[in-house]
Amino acid sequence: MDYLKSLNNSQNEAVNNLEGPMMVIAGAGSGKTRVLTCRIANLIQNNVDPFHILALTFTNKAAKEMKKRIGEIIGDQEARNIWMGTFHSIFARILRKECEKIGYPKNFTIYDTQDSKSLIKTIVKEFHLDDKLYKPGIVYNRISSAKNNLISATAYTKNTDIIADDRMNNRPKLGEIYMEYQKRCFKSHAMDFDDLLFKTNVLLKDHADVLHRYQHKFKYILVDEYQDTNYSQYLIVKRLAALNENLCVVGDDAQSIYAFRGANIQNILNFKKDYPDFKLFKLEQNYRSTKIIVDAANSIISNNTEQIEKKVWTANSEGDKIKVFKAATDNEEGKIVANSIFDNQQREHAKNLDFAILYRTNAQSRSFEESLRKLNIAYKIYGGLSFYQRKEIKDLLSYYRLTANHNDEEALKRVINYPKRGIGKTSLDHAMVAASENGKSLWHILDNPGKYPLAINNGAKSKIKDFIAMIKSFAANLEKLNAYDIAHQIASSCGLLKELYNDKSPEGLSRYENIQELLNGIKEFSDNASDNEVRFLSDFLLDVALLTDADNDKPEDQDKVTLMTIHAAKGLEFPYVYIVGLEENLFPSQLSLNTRVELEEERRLFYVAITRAEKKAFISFASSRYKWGNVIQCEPSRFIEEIDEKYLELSEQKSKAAGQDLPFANSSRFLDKSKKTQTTVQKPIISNHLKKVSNQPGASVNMEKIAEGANVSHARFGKGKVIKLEGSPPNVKATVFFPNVGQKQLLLKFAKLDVID
DNA sequence: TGCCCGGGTGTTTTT
DNA sequence: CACCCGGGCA
Repeated sequence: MDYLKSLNNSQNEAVNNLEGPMMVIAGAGSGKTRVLTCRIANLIQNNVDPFHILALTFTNKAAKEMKKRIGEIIGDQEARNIWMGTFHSIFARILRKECEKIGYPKNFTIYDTQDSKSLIKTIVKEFHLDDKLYKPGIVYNRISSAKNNLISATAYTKNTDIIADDRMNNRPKLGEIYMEYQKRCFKSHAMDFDDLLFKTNVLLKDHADVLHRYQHKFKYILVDEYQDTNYSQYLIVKRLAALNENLCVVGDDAQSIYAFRGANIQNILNFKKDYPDFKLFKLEQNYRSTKIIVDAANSIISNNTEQIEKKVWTANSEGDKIKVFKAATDNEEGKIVANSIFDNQQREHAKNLDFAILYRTNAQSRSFEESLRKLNIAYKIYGGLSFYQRKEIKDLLSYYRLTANHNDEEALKRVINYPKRGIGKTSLDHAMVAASENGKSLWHILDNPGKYPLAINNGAKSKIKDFIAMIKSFAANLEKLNAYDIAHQIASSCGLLKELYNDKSPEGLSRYENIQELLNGIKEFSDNASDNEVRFLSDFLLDVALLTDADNDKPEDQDKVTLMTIHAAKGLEFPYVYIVGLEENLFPSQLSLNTRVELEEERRLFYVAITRAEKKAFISFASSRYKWGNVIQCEPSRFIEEIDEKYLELSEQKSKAAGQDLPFANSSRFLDKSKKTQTTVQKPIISNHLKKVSNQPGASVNMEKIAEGANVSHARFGKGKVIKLEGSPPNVKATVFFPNVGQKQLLLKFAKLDVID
């Protein structure tokens, strides 16, 4: 078998170990994916039916990629039958089949984070709790981590440790919110991301017959990125593998970067407790990067205390030193990086796609976008607001969701009055109250006006009736038409398409195009059905809830510089990698500085970043950057100092604006370490304070000068003329005519009006 | 009921 | 700076 010949010894051993529990510790760039794909191919060559293989990956993209590669070895037909995907997508599929056993209807909806947070917000409001204390994000994370540790709402409210913890944080009602949240999700026939795993656990725990079925089905289980699995995922795998114990987990403890969302590095460290006779394989030869990059990465990670012993090495050439750029400002950082990319393209005939700019937070992308655009270098940003989170897309998807599952409350609330059909907040509030009083879903209340009379006017009543009838008429076709046909029908008859079509602004146009793109996607989904299979809308909804932007690569995006967070870059590689924003409080993040454990995760993140590079790695930081409209001073990240100096090339970019800066070596390296913990937020606080003062109501000198007939200017409306003044100070209201925007009424104490002579 | 203004608030990372 | 939310007004 040819594909086995290209493997090195340790890879070969792992690939040929077909049975029993095994763990592969795979250093960065050591050919992990290759081992996984070859091992699966090898299983199939050894007469294992692809139907009996379950391969769990971290992203959909990884699954797709791996399937493709396996297909190249053993043929697409065989590869197609492997159960391969993310934990979420695989178990959503299984739940779709089996969920009636745990009381859920088959058409359940998957709530994304937005839906969940919106529901939490309503609950907090209904409970009359302080929404500053119970912010949706905080509550969501708390519930999420409970679920990832398989703590149910009931268990949560009974757990004395948790109760004490929540009390201490002044949030004693979290348990009640969690209870209500679960109740509401269930009433809406919805599961959130964490439920998909939680409920799978429930299913496998309480239904021995189901467990046995899947234990027999999945005779061979592989888990990629095992270091990033959480307890809930760990237990699913353990349960499924219990019968045959043909379990292969692959991971790298040095690349564990998702502890913040419940990933448990102990899963790797504890593997030998569950499977004492497991076989351990270590892949330590790096094929990806130059010696310098590998050695520099090793010197970084050696600062961590908790790690599995391994020596990553490479036979590749030495390569260039890692260039470190210092920039005066974040904008200058953008310019330096873009120039350097341009430079390397010229010098080494590299393409756009050979380059990646990696940052800690999505917000950092802007300066790089601007600079790349100025140099005419094509780029693509991953992350940020994903396609599926755009308002217009969520709106249309909500129509689909509501059609498939009438009880989906978040979807219902989103679209019942969009486009406008005269069903306002008041009517909906009445219905919501009735829903919670009667323990019914919102839809049920609206659908049975006879049973649950609402104190709303007749106009609204008949509008609601029309809306209900419309959704029902859509639903009648759910299993008659394929996904595309019904999707198209709904899009045109719900009024959304028309609404967007009539909006001729540039944003409106792009929204319309996005809808078209979504429909194209559904068309493709429908057309991809195999022979004698029809793909319905509900099938699409299952898929779409778990898709992310990275799964959406378009051909025209092929030759572009990649901009993404380091998290998103996990598993990818590029010839040239720029790691930017290496500053204290940014990377490592300010929020990670409290504990060693969190700081070590940041360090692993840096390790992941640098090991993405094949040929050259670059590091940059700025001495000052904008944060919330204020300039703050920054210090170079401690991570730069942790790299052995012999791997670095310090490069100071001359810039007219930054002439007076201290010599680089003095300002960043050999810094007095005691100073490092100081934060430098003095300036922004002062400037913020000053800004506030100058905006004090009534403090404006201009106020006295403003008289009827005066020419004034406004930041947004431009120049205008005061037509009328009324009221007495400080509540003087001015009617101003702006030639550009028309007549406006402004309260002088708020509006920033300047008198122009 | 809906729009518009201005104030308040916030940035980790994501399936 | 940029978004979201609430209040006030049409």
